[in-house]
Amino acid sequence: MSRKPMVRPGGRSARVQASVHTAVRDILSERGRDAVTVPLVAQRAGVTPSTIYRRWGDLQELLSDVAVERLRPDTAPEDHGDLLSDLTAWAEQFLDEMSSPSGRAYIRDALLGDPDGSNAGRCSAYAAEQIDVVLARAIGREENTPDVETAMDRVVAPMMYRILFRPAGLDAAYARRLVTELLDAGEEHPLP
Amino acid sequence: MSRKPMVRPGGRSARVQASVHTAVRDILSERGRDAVTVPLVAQRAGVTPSTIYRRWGDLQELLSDVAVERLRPDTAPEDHGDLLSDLTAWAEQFLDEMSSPSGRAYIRDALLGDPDGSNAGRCSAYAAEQIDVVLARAIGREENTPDVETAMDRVVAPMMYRILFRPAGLDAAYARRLVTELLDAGEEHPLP
DNA sequence: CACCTTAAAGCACGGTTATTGCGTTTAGGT
DNA sequence: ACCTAAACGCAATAACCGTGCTTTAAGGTG
Repeated sequence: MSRKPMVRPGGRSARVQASVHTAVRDILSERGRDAVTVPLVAQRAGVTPSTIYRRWGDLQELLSDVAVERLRPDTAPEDHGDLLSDLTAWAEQFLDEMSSPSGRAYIRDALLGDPDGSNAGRCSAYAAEQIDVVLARAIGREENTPDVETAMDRVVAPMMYRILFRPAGLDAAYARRLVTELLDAGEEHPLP
Repeated sequence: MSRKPMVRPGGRSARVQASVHTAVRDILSERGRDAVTVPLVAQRAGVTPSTIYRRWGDLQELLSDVAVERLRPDTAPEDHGDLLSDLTAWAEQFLDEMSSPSGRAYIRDALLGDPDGSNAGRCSAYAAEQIDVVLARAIGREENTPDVETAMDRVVAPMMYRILFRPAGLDAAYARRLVTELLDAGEEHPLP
C-alpha cells in the first residue's frame, strides 16, 4: 500500500512559502500593517492571490504564521554564571523586544488569526522553553530553583499583560524587579 | 463668547450609536465574528454604511468599542466578609467570564482596533478598579492587604496570560491558587 | 419662539479586495 | 521513465471599503 503525501515541503512549495513570508515582512516594515493585503503580498512575492488563499485560507492566518516565525527566539539564553543574572538578562531582553511597537504588533497578529489558539500557544512555548534552559542550568549548579510554571506566572505573564494592556511606563527595572521577587520568594522556603 | 459643542450626545446620535452597538452584538452572537461587516451592521441597525465610517472610521475600532463596553463590569464585587473570600470570588468570576470563547473573542477585539492602546488600557482599568474596591474594604477591616499593582501582577496578569496564550486547563482552582499565594506571600511580612 | 449654524446622517458611486472554477505544472513515488 | 495528485497560475465575479455631495436636525442666539 502507498503512503499518502500530506504536504509537499520541497522545491516550488518551499520557494513560494519563503517568498510570501518575506513579502509580508517587507510590506509590514515599509508601509505598515494596514497596507498588507493579499493582492499586494501576492504581487510582491511573484505569486497569484489564489495561491495564498489555498495555502493559508485567510490573510489573518498568514499574518499569524509570519508573526509566530518572527517571534521564535533564534538563540539560546546566554550563560552569566548564576540564575539571577541569567533570568534577569533574559527578562530584560524579552521585555525590550516585545514591548517595541513592532513587537506588540507581531504579538497581536499572532493572537489574531488563531481560532484554536495553537499559534499563541507556540509563542508561549517558546518563552517556556527558553526559561526551562535557564532553570535547568541553575539546577545543574545546585541553585535553589523555582519551576517553570511559577516563573511563567511571576515574570512572563506580568510583562506580557502590561505590554498588551498598559504599555506606558515599562522599563528594564520592572523586569529586574519581577525576577528578584520571584527568586526572593523561593529563598524563603529553602530546600532541605 | 459661545462654547464649542464638541459632540452631540442627544437625540438621533445616541439612537444611532445604540442601534449600531446592538446590531454588532446580535450579529456576533448569531453568525460569529467573520460575518460582522460594515454593510451588514449598517443594514441591521437601519443606518447607512457611511455613518459607521464617519463615526468610527474603521470596523476594528467599532468592534473594539463594543468589546470594551461589553467587558465593563456592571456591578461592584460582592462583600463576603474577608479579603480572601472577596478576592477569590472575584477572581473565579473574572476567569470564568473571560476564558469563555466569547470572552476571549471580546478581549481580542478590544486589543485589536487599538493603535494607541487606550481601549486595552480601559479594560485593565476596569479590573484594577474592581480590585481596588475589594482591597479598600480589606483595609477598612484592618486586614493585611497587598497593593493593587501587586494584585494585578500576581492574579490578573497570570489569568489573562493563560486565557490568551494557553487556554487549555484553566479552572477555578487556578484562580484560587493565585489568590492564596498572593495573600500567603503578604502574610510573611506582616505589618507592624 | 423663530432663526441660524454646523455637526451628523443619508445617498450614490468608484476603486479595490476577497474569493472561487478550471486548466497547467511539478513534486514524490512506483 | 511513467503516474498520480498536490500545488500553482489565470481569469472572472461578487462583495466590501471608503468618499464627495446633499439633506436633516440638534443646540444655541436674538
